[in-house]
Amino acid sequence: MAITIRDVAEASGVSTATVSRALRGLPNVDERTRARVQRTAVELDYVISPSASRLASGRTGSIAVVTPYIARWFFSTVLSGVEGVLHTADMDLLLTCIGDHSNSRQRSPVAPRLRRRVDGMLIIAVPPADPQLQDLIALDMPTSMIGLTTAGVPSVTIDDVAAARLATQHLINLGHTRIGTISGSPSQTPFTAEFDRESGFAQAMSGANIQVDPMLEAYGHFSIEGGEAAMTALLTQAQPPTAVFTLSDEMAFGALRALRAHDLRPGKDVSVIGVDGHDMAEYLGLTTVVQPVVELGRIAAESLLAQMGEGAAQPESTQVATHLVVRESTGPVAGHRSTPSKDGR
Amino acid sequence: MAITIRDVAEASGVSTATVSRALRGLPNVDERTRARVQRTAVELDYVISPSASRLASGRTGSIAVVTPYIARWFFSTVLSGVEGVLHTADMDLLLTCIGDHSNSRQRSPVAPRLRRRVDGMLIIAVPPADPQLQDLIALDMPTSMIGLTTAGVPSVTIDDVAAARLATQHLINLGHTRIGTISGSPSQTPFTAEFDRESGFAQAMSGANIQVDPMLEAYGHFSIEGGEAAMTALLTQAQPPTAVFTLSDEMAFGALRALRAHDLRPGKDVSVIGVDGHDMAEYLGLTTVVQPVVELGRIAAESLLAQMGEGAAQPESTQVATHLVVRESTGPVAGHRSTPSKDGR
DNA sequence: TGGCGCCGAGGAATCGGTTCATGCAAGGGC
DNA sequence: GCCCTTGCATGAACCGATTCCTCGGCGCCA
Repeated sequence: MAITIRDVAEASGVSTATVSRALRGLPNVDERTRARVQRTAVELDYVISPSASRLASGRTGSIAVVTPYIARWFFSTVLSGVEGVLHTADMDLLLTCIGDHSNSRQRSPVAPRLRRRVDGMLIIAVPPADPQLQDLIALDMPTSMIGLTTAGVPSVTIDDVAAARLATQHLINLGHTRIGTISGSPSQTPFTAEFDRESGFAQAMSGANIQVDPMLEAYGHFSIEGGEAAMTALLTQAQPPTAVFTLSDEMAFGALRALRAHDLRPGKDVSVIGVDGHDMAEYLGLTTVVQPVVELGRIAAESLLAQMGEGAAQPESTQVATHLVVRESTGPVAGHRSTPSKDGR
Repeated sequence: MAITIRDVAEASGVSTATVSRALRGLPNVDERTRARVQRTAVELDYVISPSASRLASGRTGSIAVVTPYIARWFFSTVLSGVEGVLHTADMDLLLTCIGDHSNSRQRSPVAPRLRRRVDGMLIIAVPPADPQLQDLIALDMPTSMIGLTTAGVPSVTIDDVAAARLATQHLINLGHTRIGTISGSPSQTPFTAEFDRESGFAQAMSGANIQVDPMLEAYGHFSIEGGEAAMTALLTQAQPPTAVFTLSDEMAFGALRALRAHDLRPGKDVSVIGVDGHDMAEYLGLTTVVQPVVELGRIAAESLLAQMGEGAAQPESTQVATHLVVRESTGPVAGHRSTPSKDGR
């Protein structure tokens, strides 16, 4: 039915071996022969059969992307960066959602599905404690991780500690001392970023000799509604914070909403700062520490391809720089004369 | 190196043919034999080679998802619905971004990449005029489209005309007569939805005997910034609108921002209504006509699988219901006594 | 001039399943 | 008691590439 390599071989009067080499640009083919083969291939509208090629060569030409969420901003944005690189490299991108805790029971585990099916994996910000993660790593194939670090596996991340420090320091520079936090969750399996951002906050606070008030810790589960609830909780404290460091922009959005509901002005009555650089942050006037998310995906994909290439380049982990973007949601504490600080842009 | 079907066959004392049938649940295998084979397969940790299986059977067990954007809300949300179904059906999901106009030149065309590589396609809201669309359809494989209709190809959409009518009627019921629109773009290749939503608007207006003022048409290119600019343009009219129908929620977000910048209160001074049911709409208090986006993806994926199944069920197009969600961004026109209307929920 | 190496090309084994035609044995109808 | 069906299982021919090994011929160097 479909045109095979044999048809091309016959039509151009060479062997299938030569056709194979000619079309893939391998050496040991006379350039005139190559041209002739290429021409007949086009004439016959020949398309190589990936299945056959994969079986024979042992390479699948595809990469799995494993992610806990697809529709969330961070994940889909990373994914678009990844896709760009893989598309250019002519690699197939197999998308698999590992499922979060709410539905992972019903979902079949992903690791077995990936065996013998892909040449490499990109893992996006799976919580380190996720039991499936070990199974994935046990597959022992070229892997690169994004927003997640594991010993022995190359990864691309931001310096979450530094990012949190940067955010916190910004609040401190504005004169705030009663600084609250909205973190993910005390119980659920956290992302790597969660640990690190918390410790960055602690570092900045102790660096400025400010006592952390445990009453000002709230949990927003990395969702908008969670952030809103957390901020509401903080506001009903006896001594509410004058500023809040939110571990993600999405939670910060919720926090801003809670402020509005309490008729408080962001950046005037209460400052809110996030981390991520979510698309909507600009729109909502949220001060945040921006991480280059598309870039994260791009770099990880490129590193993975390099890792799979000939030289078998030593897998390396990369940390990408973040930067503070100041908008209206943060401002000096009441009565504070803003000192010229170097954190603005 | 890896365990093959032959190893399993020997270990369980049957032929490879039997192993193949036993493991795939085909008939003509004694249940005791099947059990034994399954057991040895597990013991040997046997994993079928997809490449070999595909080559021999001619089926790839994978579906391509073709989309113009990955990181945009609508597209990633549809994608998550699709992924759920394909995961359950044990199908590989090949993600390919067709690229929008800004980068499609540099991108290699997707149609050739898909030949002989997938069993079916899901196409998400590619503009009907996109030249690549014809090439995809020409591949002539089982296909299902989302948010896009083409003669002869089954699709899953909302009734965009009705949705727009619903939105517009809501504004009319509130007493508005000077109603503006923020549409996509007059020149660029539009999405199917764009046509239909425009005509739904026109229908509702003429149904209420309201003249459409061409001065109140603005274009927001389906982006937040575009929506903001468009609303700003509308507000600087000699006679600005009292309500604006925005063809997408994202443009509506921009519109709301423009209102804030002009110190106008959404729902009081100017009403804004969108279409989509974007995650952030609730958060921003945007009245909108909600479409079940995850569901769209799910249904399309299921329809595609059905189409590929044995019975070769006649491909059918589906229209999914939408519903109006009223929030703060719309309100009665100044001086209008709200009549009890049936559009609220 | 003989030998060596390189280039271009072909033959054929191989990758690891699927599936069709075939075969054998047991059970059922007459 | 015989024939035919039915159920279970096998052998072997594919599927369509890749790649290793072999080989002829030519140029170059000694």
